[in-house]
Amino acid sequence: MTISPQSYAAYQLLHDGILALGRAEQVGIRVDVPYIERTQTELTARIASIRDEFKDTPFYREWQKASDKDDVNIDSHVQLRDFLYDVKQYTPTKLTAKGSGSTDKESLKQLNIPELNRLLETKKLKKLWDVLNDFYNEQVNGVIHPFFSLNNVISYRSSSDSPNFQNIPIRDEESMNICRNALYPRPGHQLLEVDYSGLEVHIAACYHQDRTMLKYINNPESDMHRDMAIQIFKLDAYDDHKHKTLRKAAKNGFVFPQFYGDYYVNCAKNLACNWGQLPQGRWQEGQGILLGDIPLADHMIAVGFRNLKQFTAHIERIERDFWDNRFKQYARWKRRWWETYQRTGYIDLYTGFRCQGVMRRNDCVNYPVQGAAFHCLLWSFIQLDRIMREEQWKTRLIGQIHDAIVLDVHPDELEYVTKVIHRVTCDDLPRAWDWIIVPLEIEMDVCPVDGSWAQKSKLK
DNA sequence: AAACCGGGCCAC
DNA sequence: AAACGTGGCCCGGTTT
Repeated sequence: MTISPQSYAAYQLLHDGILALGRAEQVGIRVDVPYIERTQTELTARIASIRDEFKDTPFYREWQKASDKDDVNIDSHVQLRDFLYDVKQYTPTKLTAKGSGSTDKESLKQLNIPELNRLLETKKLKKLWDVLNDFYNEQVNGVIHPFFSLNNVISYRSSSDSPNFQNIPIRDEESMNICRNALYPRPGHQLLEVDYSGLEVHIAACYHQDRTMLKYINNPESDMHRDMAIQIFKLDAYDDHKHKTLRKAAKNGFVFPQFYGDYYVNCAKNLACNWGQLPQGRWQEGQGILLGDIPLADHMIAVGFRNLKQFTAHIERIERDFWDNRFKQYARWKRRWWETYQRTGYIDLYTGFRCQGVMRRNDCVNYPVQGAAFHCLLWSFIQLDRIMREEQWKTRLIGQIHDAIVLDVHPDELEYVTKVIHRVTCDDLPRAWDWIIVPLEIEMDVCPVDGSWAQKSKLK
């Protein structure tokens, strides 16, 4: 690890941080062991039943026949890849990093083979079984103690393991419920989750100070994801109810990938496959997500994009506009920091840490943002840990997920604790670090007393 | 038998 | 020119 010469503060942050995180590790999170055992049994049965059906299909029999093994292993993506792309001669829609045909979820879906969709169901359920199994293996007297490290990540973020507290399913509703229903506060308490809203975007803005981005951040009426949705999908007027999914598509399929350094060819493909319905390079009429009552594919054809090629050209123009016009200073900052790295061999974070060694262009702008954003969270975590002990709260900090803090709160303290959290995260932090030139905001979710983590809902 | 690697998938 | 950033964990399959 390297720390820039001027920064004793950086050194101190990690030392204070690891102690505060260590105290959270000691507290841990309660797990419902009987629930885990029960649910694993159910999952095992569901997986077995789908597998039995799968083994009774012509697809499986053909796969077995073509194999030189006594029994094909359904879990072997190597065997599946050989069968699909060598024996059956399907054309892979995607290649792996090493250049072989991919058998990931997206690739298998594109093949549109019903048997493979069944297989995908078992893979999802197996993943959930694994998550629960990790909880089970790691629990001691019904409590897990996820570890948090500050020495593993190249960008100076944290990592978590045994079990990993930072990748518990949440986006898929069923997966979220199955996994998070296993996690509980101490008896009589309730879980509270505090998230910084758009933390990395805000911290990036502190570095590049792009005029347009600062306007987006400072004007609550404005919304860059909405604006990009309008541009990408050629909407006349934006209707939040009707176009919510398109806003999400613009955010996760264009804006964030662009910020991380992706480019238009990937963006176009992902947008088309995930939200439209474009298996063979052509929008499939009457399919895809709905805009009110019109399928997205029909809308895209109506506004002049009949196939992936035309849509890609459209996204290419939008990408150019995005960096040349909309976020011009952001783009210039990216170029400047890449030049600085090439000249000096390192990049310094605003929090005093230094990144050096072999770095790619994208690394030079991603590391300082990712690291400093996490350090905001860590600073807040340290302050809360100190106040909690000084004031002898019954409430405890129990974990952290990059831009979020999780607490186990005594109900009597909820109101006071949330007030302190708000002050520390949104007022004290920007006062302590003068390079933070944008307002910081948080959202809080709370669970019922004695309720599981799956039961969280927005506070206030 | 252990170590390693590729590929997949969950999170931010 | 280049072409999505950071992790942990699981599994199959190969090398040591």
